[in-house]
Amino acid sequence: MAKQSVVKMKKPCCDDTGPCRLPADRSAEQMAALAWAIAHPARVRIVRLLISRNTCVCGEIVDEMPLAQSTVSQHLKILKESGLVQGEVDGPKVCYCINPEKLAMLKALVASL
Amino acid sequence: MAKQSVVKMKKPCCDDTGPCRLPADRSAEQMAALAWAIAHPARVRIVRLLISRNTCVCGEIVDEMPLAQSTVSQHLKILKESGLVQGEVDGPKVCYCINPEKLAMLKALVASL
DNA sequence: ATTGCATATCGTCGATGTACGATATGTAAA
DNA sequence: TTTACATATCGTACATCGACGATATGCAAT
Repeated sequence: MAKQSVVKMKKPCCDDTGPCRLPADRSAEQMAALAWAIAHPARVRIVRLLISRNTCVCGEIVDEMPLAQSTVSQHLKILKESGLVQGEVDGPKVCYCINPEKLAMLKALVASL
Repeated sequence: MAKQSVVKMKKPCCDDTGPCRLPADRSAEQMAALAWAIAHPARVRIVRLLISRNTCVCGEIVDEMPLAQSTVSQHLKILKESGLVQGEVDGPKVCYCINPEKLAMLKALVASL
């Protein structure tokens, strides 16, 4: 997905001809953004890993993944940007953990489909 | 997401050194593929539209979206490839509807996180 | 057969994703 | 301060997305 794709609006969202569709669109964007975070097998595995070990891990993730360290770091960045994952420096290492609120939000949004 | 990205496996999945991680990976790919289907606001809106009108719609989708007909068709193609949406020709028109099984699978996979 | 409408596909463009190696940054220990 | 390690960022390359207009396809009515 284009994270900040500029969607050209041929129809205004809030006009005189119909009901305001903005809330639905915001929800759709929110949902799409969270879905996008787990729209890659590597990121699904990372999320599962972080959930299974409530003890936040860091470079162990790299060891679990068949990807280069830099690539894993990129995926972690995407997960952080989505809010699903939080990182906190702990000495020379960085501990990652799940953001339970965002995870709950993702679950709720999908469940409400 | 790269739909058919070839992930170079630096570690074999099923070897003598550890437990087979294939099922988890298949599940991760399945989940990522379904998440990818709704990882765009336009596709979220289409899915919601199809759910709200159990009566399968077709070109009405285009009227509801601020996108060109060809673009909507592309999104529908992606949704069809994911299995979340099914299309069936009805005369000159095409009726789309949700695949309840796939939707349930998506919900279950996300809920099982 | 031809016309007309609905939908899909094609071709193109710019933007982004995903992967890697190489390098920079930052922290703790020596 | 220097060294060593962990992580992030950079630069690059290739593939794909997402958007559009234009065109092709398919079906039904004339």
